[in-house]
Amino acid sequence: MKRNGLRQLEAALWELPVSFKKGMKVPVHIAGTEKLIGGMDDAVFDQISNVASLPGILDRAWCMPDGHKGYGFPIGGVAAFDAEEGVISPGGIGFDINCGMRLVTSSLTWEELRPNLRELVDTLYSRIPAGVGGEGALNLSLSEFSDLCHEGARWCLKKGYAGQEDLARTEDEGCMDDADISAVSREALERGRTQVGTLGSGNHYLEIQVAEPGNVRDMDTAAVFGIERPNQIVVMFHCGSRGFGHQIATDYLKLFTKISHAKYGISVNDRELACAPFAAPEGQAYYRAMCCAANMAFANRQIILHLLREVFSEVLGKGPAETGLRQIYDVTHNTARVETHLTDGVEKRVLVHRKGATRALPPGSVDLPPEYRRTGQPVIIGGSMETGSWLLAGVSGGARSFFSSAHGSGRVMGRRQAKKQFSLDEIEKRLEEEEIYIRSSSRGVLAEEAGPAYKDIDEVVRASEAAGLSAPVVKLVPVGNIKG
DNA sequence: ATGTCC
Repeated sequence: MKRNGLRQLEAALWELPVSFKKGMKVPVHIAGTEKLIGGMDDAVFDQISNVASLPGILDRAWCMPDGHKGYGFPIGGVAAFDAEEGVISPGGIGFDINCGMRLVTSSLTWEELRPNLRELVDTLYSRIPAGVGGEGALNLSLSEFSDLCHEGARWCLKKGYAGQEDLARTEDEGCMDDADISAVSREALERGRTQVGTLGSGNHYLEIQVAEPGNVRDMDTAAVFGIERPNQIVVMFHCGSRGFGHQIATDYLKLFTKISHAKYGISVNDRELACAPFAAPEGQAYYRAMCCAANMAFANRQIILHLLREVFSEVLGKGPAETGLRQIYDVTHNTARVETHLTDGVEKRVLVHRKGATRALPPGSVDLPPEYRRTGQPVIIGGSMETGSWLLAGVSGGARSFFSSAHGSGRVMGRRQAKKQFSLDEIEKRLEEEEIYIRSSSRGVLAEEAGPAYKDIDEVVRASEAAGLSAPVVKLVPVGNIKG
């Protein structure tokens, strides 16, 4: 599949019209600079046009500027479906349900933290389980885990692992209300209950970052978000629902492939786009199970924040008030949510799939905590361990993409190629020169996650801004990182 | 992403 027919609408906005491929119900919009679009794999255009052919899709299928090839949907895909006529697809959400980002500010500066950096990273690494198959300190019974799946971050508040402000500054306040454990397999529950408070593997990490004064693009918004001192330390982390969400996605992909297509007369261009009508019992069951995984992931990140606060206090010998580890925001980038949007001039209840895409609410949104209603939602874009990450804010122009923005840099090469191409010695030498201290359970992960394996994050941010999806606030550069 | 293959 080639990209013939792709046309440029604006400096950073491109369209695949419905004539691009037979069966497309709506056009595709892709945000990206010429450079990013040029570097996109042809598979991205193929995949997102398949998405635009799914039953009940509304308005446009979107691909964010960090888009790359994924399972069925591209990573960076956004699609809204009519809640009555449309479908829900596990491939449009991702195997790692509610994979997301949390950003935490502190009252420390790099100068103050620097002497303790190594000890801090070593202690975080020993306290926060990371890596494939990692199990957490909380060994929950099935009944406790069931409560956690229904209550999300509220469970953590009840157990003393969260503060009220943490919940207020989490998407959906850390709980999707439609969770129903009866839709989750025994196997998924058994995998999930030991994994609360664990980071995972691959590109999941926890990173200590610095907000250098030269990297602040919007001082007023940064200050509202709690970043106001030169070289202030912040902590960003990225993880999801571990084997729990993965098992739920696997269970329902199998079910949808086996039953739903024949039963509901659905045909898809790619078997990886297995789906069910959202309103049908099978679609509702997956959605309710998905909400359980979303809640597990919110709780997972909340427990990690709790561990982070403990370690900072212990290593630095300071109380919580002195370390000042306050959550800026927590946002999911692998989910489906029921939202109200204007499509064709009519307000409609729609199911928005965001896979590798961040919700980005505009200023004034009532779904934001009051302190952020003037600025818009904090949008957290995680970069590679070498190149830095960005904090942006939602803007009113984001209405065109169902208020969605990019989520990361996006890979430019597969893990296998990265391992083949990059020398571990060179990466380690470079990290030392750049003064980035990393602890990882696997040396191979270092090559897979090396900076050059990813797109230029500054270019992704430029595209997000130029396409009117979100506005840059501050770039954050890494000094310490733990990963699986 | 993932008890990295049922």
